[in-house]
Amino acid sequence: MSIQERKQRERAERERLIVATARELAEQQGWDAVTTRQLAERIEYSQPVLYSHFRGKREIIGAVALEGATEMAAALRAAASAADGPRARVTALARAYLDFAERNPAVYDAMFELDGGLAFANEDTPEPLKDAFAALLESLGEVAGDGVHPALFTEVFWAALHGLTTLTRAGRLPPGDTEPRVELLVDRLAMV
Amino acid sequence: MSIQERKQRERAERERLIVATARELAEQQGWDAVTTRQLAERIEYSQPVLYSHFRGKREIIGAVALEGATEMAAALRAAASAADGPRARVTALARAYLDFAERNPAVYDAMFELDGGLAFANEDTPEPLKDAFAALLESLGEVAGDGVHPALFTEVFWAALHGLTTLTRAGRLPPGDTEPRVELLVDRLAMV
DNA sequence: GGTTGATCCTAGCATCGCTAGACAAGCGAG
DNA sequence: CTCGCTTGTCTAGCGATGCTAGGATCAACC
Repeated sequence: MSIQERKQRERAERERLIVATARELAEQQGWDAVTTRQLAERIEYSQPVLYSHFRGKREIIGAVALEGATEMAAALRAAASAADGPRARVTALARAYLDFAERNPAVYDAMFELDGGLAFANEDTPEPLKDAFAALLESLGEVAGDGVHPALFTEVFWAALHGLTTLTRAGRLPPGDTEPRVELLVDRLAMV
Repeated sequence: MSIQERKQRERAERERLIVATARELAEQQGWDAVTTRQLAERIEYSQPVLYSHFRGKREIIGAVALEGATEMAAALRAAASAADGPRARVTALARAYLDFAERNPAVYDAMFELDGGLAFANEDTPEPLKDAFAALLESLGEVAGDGVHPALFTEVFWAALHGLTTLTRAGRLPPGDTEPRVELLVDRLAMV
């Protein structure tokens, strides 16, 4: 048994290496640079090894997305719990979201821009993704206002943050005015 | 001179054909299916002809984006001018935006998701793009509220619409709840 | 100690965006 | 009218992509 266990351990370790390397490479040079050949060379294995762990590049992106979702959920909860009162909590949450996206653009892409083969918004959605949404809901639900469903409110607020993130990063919005945008968003949307 | 003029006319006509075909193919089968080979075959010319009109695939996407921007600006203005009062105007604008994106997903991608090699948010930005933003600004500026810069307000509102569009279409948000989302957005953001 | 099975790599396929160089068609000059 | 030249188009091919088939290698087991 012990030998098989060791092999399984090594296999799991290599899988982590693949995901970590893909993420690192994507953050350094963008997802376009994450080719199977480049990735294989970095982990010092041949290409087919990748396919013994993942069905293809899509699944590797998906794995990075799940890792990112876990981190994002933690970052959002940390920011929210450090703030006092609903209003400050929402502001901190929004800032943390935008900050995460800016600091981890490749991971953000894997989560929300690229096709990682993951299910969203249904019962098959992986736990980390649902949890990230839950992290948003926890702080946003309390400021949804009377008669507004917390989930609906969260969706709209999230969409606004996502829009700001992607438009800014794609150069569609002038950079730098993040703070007043966040203030406007929180001022208007949150029923403090 | 007449011969050269005829040639120029034919050349311009073929360029329109390329853009129209690319757009059609993208709407039918997605941008992934718009390969230079496929596109060349549809216009009944060889691949290199494409490169005598455009520097590459990016520029073709950019051309579709510009065409789309012109149409979107017109659609937004038409919807806005058919509504009575600022509040109704903003609602109509938002619906028109989401509707345009839903009905022309490939064009919307060309404008805001893909790299069409276009400049955004600076002085080099092509006129159609600036005009589409202006169309938003015209209706949104009047409901920005006191002390809020109209451009800033427009950016945030637009980002929200963009977020709703992309998240919904990428399957990140459950489809179908569009109407209540729009109502919430307008209710909260617009200072009627 | 030889057999078997898992593991990994070399080599290759089809397709992608893009381009060089050959070829033909139509123009102006003699 | 004919010849050379420009202009326009096509065939063929390059390097790179995601992915896979099939052979080699190495370690575990009877």
